[in-house]
Amino acid sequence: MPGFPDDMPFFDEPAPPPRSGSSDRAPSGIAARAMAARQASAPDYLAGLNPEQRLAVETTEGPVLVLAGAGTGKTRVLTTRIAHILATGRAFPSQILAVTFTNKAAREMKQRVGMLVGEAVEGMPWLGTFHSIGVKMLRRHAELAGLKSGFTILDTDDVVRLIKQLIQAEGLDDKRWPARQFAMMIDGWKNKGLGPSEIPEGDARSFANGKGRQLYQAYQDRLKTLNACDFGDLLCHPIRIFRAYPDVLQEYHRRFKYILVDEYQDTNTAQYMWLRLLAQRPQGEGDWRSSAEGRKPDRASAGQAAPAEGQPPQAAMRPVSENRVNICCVGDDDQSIYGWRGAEVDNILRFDKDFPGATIIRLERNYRSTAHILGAASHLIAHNEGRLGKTLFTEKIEADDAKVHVHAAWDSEEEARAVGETIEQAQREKHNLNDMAILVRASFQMREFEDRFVTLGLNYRVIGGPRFYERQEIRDALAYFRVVAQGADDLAFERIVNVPKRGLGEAAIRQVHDTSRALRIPMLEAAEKLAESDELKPKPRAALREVAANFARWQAALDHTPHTELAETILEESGYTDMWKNDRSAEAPGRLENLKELIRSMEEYESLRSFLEHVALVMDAEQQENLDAVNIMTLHSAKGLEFETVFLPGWEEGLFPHQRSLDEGGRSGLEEERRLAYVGLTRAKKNLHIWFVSNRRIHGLWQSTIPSRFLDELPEAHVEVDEGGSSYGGYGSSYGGGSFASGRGGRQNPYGASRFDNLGAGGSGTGGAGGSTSGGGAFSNTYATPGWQRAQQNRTEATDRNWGSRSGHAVERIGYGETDSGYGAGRGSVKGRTIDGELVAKSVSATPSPFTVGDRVFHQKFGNGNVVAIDGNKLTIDFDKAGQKRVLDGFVQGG
DNA sequence: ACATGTGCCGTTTTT
DNA sequence: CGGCACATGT
Repeated sequence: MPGFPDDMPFFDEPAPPPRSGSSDRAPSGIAARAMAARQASAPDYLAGLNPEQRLAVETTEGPVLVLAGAGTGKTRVLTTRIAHILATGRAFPSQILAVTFTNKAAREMKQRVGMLVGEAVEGMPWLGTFHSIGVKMLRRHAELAGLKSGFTILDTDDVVRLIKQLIQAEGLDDKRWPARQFAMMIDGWKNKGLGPSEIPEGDARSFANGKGRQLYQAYQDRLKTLNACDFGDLLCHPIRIFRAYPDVLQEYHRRFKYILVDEYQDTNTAQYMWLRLLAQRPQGEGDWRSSAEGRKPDRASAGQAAPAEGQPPQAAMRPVSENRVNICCVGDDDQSIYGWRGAEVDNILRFDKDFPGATIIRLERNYRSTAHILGAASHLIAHNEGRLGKTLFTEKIEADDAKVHVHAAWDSEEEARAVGETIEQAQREKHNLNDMAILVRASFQMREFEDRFVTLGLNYRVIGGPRFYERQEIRDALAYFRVVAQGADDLAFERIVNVPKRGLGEAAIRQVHDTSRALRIPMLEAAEKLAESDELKPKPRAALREVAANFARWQAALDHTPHTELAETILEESGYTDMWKNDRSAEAPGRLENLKELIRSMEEYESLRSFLEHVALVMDAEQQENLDAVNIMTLHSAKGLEFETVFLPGWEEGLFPHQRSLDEGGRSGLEEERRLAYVGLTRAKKNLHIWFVSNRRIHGLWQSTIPSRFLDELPEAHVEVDEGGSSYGGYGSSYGGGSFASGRGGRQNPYGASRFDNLGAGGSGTGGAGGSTSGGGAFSNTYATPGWQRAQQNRTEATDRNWGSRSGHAVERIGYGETDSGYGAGRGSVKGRTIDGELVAKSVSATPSPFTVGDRVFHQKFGNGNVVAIDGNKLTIDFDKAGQKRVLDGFVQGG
């Protein structure tokens, strides 16, 4: 391997020269000096760190796991640690490998290290995301993976289109075997680092009549001929190269003296393997792998919150031993929320086994939230098993800190209304909207808030919406650029060959395709050839000739034309901009604007190629921060953020925890949901408002819902249940008086105790509704009792029916088996219609609804009305006050 | 080529 | 129910 171009450090601190030759570590003299210096007078970057943080920064040698709870200064530790390594001359910037998951995190880290150390970080070439570092490596050794260095990185859309072609080429039915699904399977395999020959037989057989493996192989072959790779390959190729070419791996071993990993709990198996390979020291395996067992995290399986007992005084600096790997992973097992996309919490749970003798440091001192919020979060997360155990605490406890508020609302509309009011109230008290966030479980929940805020005229911003690069016009433009940069990029070529319309229909494109396959040349070349031959009709032939000529010209200009200029030329000459200029639709001007923005953003890059790389890897678009607006986002995208006031709506069984997580993930699925709840709670600095509603529209039908079990897992001492209800108008009051206070209409939780069961959902304000029996009075510790346990079990079953998974058939909600608690109070009780898969699907048509057209009925949400139509168990009812709605018969009672 | 029709699906998302 | 992807018809 040629030497690395950026090998020469350009770090001009008073650092010692690099250790010559073999040693990978700093001479112990430096460490000693650093220690001495620390005792005398610590460098100012260490000032202000608490003892645990400082330990995490100064334990530079050997494997270290920093368990950093939410808001405990994780990023600070990471950046200070880098600064410390640099400042004490342990390594040059180019000798530190620092990996993050997101570009945002990488950017922030770069910036903060820069602030600590000065400009010298410019020279940290190996600080970046797993993927960006992966590409960097792969570009260097592309030929070892059968690629050329200029390879294209395909995005998900390209991948799906490609797979679809392959499925069709196999003569398979692409409806029966959806490309998207296979793309997901491949992604899953790559997350585990599995190549076509390594996937489990079962997986291989389960797709495409047992052709899964073959298809996967065909896909990889196709990528190779396209000189392209997908995201998974950015790690899988390097892994394979490291294994097959030890000399290459060794280069990296020599290079990286320190490895740092952010958000370790989110690593997947491939990332883990990649790290392991880089962290392994072949000659020194013996030392760190078999050394006497280090301290083990004995507080694992903390069923009960572990008290914040003082940390065992860990040695500030371990003796430097020859072959220990200086890898430092930072993460929080309690915030692992990406299991569904391949993250293995187990990686972090196993750390001390993978790296025996690892130092484990817990950061539990929280600087973000009030004691009430932390108390609630800690208590909730303590319900998880299999955690390393960690309890956040804070030292600043104010007497007037607010407890965590739990509110009930009648339905999601009222929920949005009430949250809106709380926000407006806060705004009147001079709080910034920027400091408030609504964190939802699923994005469909956002709409209701948006609608409400639009009518209120309240500014809001949605974080994590559709992205810039995903827009049609951007992707089209990029496709042009890709073909220019890499003529073999057939996917890009196909995308734009007839955009704008050039009269190249299906037939013509097929022809190009076939030629390309037959001659084994890229489609662009095939097009060129076809344009010369007379196999095509004159019209498409001329069109192809022009396209080919255009690309030839642009490609020729690539090296001697400024890339922004070239980009503009391409879009002009291809007729792409004209296409939108002539478009009369409402979006057209915006699209043109986006294209301008695209060109503008290219200026920051050296070349078209480096720009394309950036686009492939970086998806975030800048948000306008200057506007004061309420933030709306999913819980997932809230990780890592903090807000003064946080609203957590939708805490209902089925939505949160999400039914699908429960169905597919079982116990671990539930635990991940709980961690998600924990993430949500710990985003709040001062005020936290949790909401649940009694009625939510699911797939177009109103369903009654049950408070989330997570509510019951909050500690009474830190929670205040809002009994006031909000001002809710509508029909609520008209019937609030009675019916369901006694548990009618499905409001009652038939399997027992939840202290929220009778909390007046919106109606409590009006006296009887929801039962003033309820609220605070019913607030008791129900968890941990046998009854509660039982309830949990029943609850799962019942909510299954509530949210019904599609595989089972229709969304159902027909009584609760034996425990029929008064749904069908009036006529035709639905009792006993215990449903079960197949049977119900039939029963929908076979079993007529207990109601008939014209019946007078009562519904919890809409009040009284007349049945006007019946479709199986779905009733269309003309309500007196609410108009016409469709509801399930289980929700109404005969009037 | 564009328009309307049909069927399916419905959590979370980065790179 | 509503949005999207695909399919068929003019």
